[in-house]
Amino acid sequence: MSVATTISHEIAGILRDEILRQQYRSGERFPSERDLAARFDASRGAVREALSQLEQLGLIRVHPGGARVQNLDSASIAVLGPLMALDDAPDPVLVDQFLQTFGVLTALTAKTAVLSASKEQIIQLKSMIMALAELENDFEAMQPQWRELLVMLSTIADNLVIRLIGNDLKTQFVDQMMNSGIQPVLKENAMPQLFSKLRVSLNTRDGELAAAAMQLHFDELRLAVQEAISFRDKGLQKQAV
Amino acid sequence: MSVATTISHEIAGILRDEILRQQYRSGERFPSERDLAARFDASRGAVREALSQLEQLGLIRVHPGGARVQNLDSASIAVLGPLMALDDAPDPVLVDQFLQTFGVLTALTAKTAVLSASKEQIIQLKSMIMALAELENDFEAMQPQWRELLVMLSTIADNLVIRLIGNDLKTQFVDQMMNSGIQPVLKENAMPQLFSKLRVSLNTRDGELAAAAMQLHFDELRLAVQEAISFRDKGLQKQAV
DNA sequence: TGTCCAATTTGGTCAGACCAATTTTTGCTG
DNA sequence: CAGCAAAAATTGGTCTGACCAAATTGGACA
Repeated sequence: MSVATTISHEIAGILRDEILRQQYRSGERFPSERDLAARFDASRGAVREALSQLEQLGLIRVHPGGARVQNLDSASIAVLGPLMALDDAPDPVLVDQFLQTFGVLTALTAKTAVLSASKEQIIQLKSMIMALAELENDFEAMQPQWRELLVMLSTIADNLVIRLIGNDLKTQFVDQMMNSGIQPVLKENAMPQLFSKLRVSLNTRDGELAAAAMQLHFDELRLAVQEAISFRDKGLQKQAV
Repeated sequence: MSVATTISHEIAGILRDEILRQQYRSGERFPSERDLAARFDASRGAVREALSQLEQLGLIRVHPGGARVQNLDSASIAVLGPLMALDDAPDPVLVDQFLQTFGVLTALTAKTAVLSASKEQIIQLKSMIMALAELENDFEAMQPQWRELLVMLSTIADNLVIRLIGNDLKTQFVDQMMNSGIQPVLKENAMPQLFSKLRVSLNTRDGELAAAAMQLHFDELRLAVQEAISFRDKGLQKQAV
């Protein structure tokens, strides 16, 4: 799955997936470094570097005497991507949870941004929204500028915590979604309504309105994505038959 | 700062803090493994393991030819803790951003939990809230049960994404706060009101109400914490004089 | 001055070794 | 046979020194 360039990354990827597939019980002893080195026909150094990565992911805990597998939900966010990528079809539940989470964080970002933007930034945001609105309903075409808008909001909101979370979630998730070929279809007037509300919120400095609009948008996106996934799954079933 | 047990962790901690203190410019070449080995009087293997950790944190990017320092806000959440711990007094802005973020995530958790809890779980939640309410305003005493309630909500909501984020944030942050001796003082009727609203939301299965109540609570907590921090800082200034 | 090639540097990996801490086995004793 | 203490084996942590391939650097040449 992972296009690791180095042996240690490759080993880490394999072991990581094995753990995520629950092939080891939580608390169970993990194979020794020497055993792993033999198994992968690699040096112990390479294995150690791999284990170091797994430890950072919170998947194992390594200490003198042996390493032990940790419970999945005490792991780091960074496992989300690999977790999604385990099967070729992303888990709809996980996708939904992601969008929900990303939604509230983006809503908060929008709120903060609207409340703290400078006059120049307000103007800039407005023009970005205007440009987006002109693209009408060409969902594909507006993606780059849409992202740009989100980045701009994030920059203005200047919330490091959310930004760091966003990094992990995005790198772990968005690319995954893009590659899975899922194409959600939003309601026709969804984007225009969002833009309209955002514009109003900018004019009136209404953070709550911005947050609510963004929240609503993500909720609609969630529905659309779920629909797209089930649609895709049906297609796959047909192919299988 | 970090009580690392192994040399590689120690090295990683030192280098991590140096990077977080902006002692290297973003994009700048990082010292070579051999140089670092010489500097820390350690083997290259130990240094490599340390660099592997820094790479996982998203602080550096290492590839044949040399490692380079990355921009801070393309790092992983896992740097938040170390970032907070750089100075003895936690950065108020960061604390506030954390609470804000944690607030919306907790609100979402509460909402989801209220909507998806089984009848038995509803009863259980109610009794937990009841027990909490009986503690009146003894903020200290209710901490353990309060956490328990949050865990319960998280369990019911069963959102892996939020749970993983929560792990990182909590381990990175909460302990930090606890150790810093900051004691926020909430408004007298804050907790009772929260409990009351939560109870109503459970009775009526009103997810939005639960979310709003939780949100409000965290907003009040934010204010209280900021006040506590500025109060503490004044105290420190006095001590300095 | 600009470009291309060689020397150097750097990361990636390996092998073998030693230590200290932990775990497991062994064997003794009550 | 159960309990326990000592011995043996295992395991992680670290070091040294070496080789390769890729990237960087510096200098020679046009």
